[in-house]
Amino acid sequence: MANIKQIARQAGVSVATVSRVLNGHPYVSEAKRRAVEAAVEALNYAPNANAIHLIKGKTQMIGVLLPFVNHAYFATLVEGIGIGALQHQYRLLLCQTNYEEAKELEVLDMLKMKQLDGLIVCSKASSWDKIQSYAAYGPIVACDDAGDRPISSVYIDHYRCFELGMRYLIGKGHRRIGYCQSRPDSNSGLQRRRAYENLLGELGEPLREEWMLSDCVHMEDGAEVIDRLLQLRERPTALLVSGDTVAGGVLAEAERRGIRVPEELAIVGLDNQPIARVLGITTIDNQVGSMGQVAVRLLHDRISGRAGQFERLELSYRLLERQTV
Amino acid sequence: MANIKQIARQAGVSVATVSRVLNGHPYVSEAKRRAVEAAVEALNYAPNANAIHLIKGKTQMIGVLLPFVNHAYFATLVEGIGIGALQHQYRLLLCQTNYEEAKELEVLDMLKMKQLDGLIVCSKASSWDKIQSYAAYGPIVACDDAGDRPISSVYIDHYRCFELGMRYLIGKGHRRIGYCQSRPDSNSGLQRRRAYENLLGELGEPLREEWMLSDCVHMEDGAEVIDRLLQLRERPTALLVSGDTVAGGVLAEAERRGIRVPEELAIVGLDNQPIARVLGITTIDNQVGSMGQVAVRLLHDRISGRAGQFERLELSYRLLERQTV
DNA sequence: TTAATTTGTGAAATGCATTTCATGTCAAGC
DNA sequence: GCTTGACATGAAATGCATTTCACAAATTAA
Repeated sequence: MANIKQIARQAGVSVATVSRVLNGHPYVSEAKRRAVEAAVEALNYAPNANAIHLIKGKTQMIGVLLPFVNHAYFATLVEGIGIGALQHQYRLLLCQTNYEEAKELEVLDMLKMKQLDGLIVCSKASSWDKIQSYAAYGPIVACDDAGDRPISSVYIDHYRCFELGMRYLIGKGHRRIGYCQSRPDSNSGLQRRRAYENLLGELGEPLREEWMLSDCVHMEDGAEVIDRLLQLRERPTALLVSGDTVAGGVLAEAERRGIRVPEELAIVGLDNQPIARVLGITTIDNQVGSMGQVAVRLLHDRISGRAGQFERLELSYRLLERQTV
Repeated sequence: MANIKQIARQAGVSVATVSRVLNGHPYVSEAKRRAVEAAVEALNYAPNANAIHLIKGKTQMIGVLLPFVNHAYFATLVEGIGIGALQHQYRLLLCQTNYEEAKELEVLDMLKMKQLDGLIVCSKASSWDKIQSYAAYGPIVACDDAGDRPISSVYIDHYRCFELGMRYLIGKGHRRIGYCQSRPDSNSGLQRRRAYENLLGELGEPLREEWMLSDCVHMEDGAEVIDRLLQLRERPTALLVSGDTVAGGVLAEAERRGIRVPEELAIVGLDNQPIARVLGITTIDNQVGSMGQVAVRLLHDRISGRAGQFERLELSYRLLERQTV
């Protein structure tokens, strides 16, 4: 409730001296320092964060733009961002957009309004051009390849990840392969489709739209995948599933319906989530957690003006053989 | 980059008039309104959020204090809080404390420093007394029974939830029952233990410390539970597992080890998470999501001064019979 | 037509801490 | 003894938008 002026009066010094004591600046006599500390104690003073933010032009807050947090991939990403934020002394403003552009815009505006020192875009619906136009107001880092833009990015090569999974399945003798993922029109969705198409082309297998499943986000969606497959005349012998949670749903439902895994249906998951380990799902580890941590580092480099070029960091990945192939 | 003063000059009006236009106040002539709008457009103006926060003494931000977000229970809670925040126009500042008191304190200090309009405590390590001492600086709502304190709360009666699960198992003929949960010394942990002890007392069964498992947080911990049980001479025939994710780990590992569920080991989970539906785990639904939403409502009531007494809302719960008992 | 409102506008105060600038003291260096 | 630099301290400017207050002009009511 008290402000710095009252502390100054109580301690018998100027506000400048109080500020010096508060911020540990040199050139304050021991006597005055103690007087200020006593006044702070006596009046139960705490500085007003908003005043500090205003004058400093910094808030030590970074925005985290993502569709939802109740999802293994994003929760892991946020965990990583949290670790990075801790290291670099930032607070996280969580913005769940549900892929609505209007909400994404609101967050971008917070950057313009100087409420955020920077922004991490985990996944988005808006166009890159739109987002890029806000890069002038503050640094933006994307957890996805932002290409040749004034935006740093840490990302996973979705094409190669999918390629790796496909080649592994092909190596195991599969030719009738399907896949499922969340949004077919996202950057990752398009890349995966491209990888899928190219690999099938190599195999000389036809492209079957009905084996390319979309909107698989949660575990239940994985269960539904089995439903969908069971309605087909021809079924794939293997499935590449983006997200181990979904893969877990596929696996559980397959077993419930008496489809043996991997004999009748092989499954390769993605993201190496805990559920994959427990259920023995073969998956591709792509370091989602450290992606978040790195994102904060890149952002911090820009915020503190220490960065030169916009960086583009690609993360490595590897396939973990388990029991579903 | 521009500020309100420059807009005023450009539009040929006073800053007061600019402010009126910006905030949609009445009593501004159409001509000046248009002039201001044109200037805003021309200079690409956006108000400085920090200046607004300073003068208004409000930030439209609420803190969410929780140990980690990469966890089904908390992620669901945050989802609910997100919905509530949207309804009442708040932003969420996410504070992952990992149950470290120092970090919890930092968040509480943000309330004192007026960076937050209010705080939702999802789960904590600090004492209620400590937290309560910050209630003077801004409203606090707990997602746990805060008892007779100046803190509103929405909570689940952990005692009765556990009692319900136990009675269900007992009704199915089980007498040798164990349980697992995360933190034994938390409020929920103590209540559960009390319920467990009382019910065993009713049954006339001895209390076996080795059947009361702690630190079960993630899916892998559930798998480890089976390990731990297999090392015992005497094993329970049923397990009450706090958190369906953990229950899923228990179930998966049990099946992997050839322990038939429910014949050899019955499982009742908690929280009704998606995994419970997919894996057919009998569980107790306790509306975690709406708890978050309600928490924001209670907080908003206090922030806007519309609240009288501190509320204590208890949520209902119900057992969902599935295939693990 | 006069009194009472309603409408329109700007100057100035306000919220609060940081930082620059100016000034002053004291001791070390030449 | 005088110049320098280190140490100490406060007044005032700064960052930016909101809101109150005072006043003028235009209506409406009486």
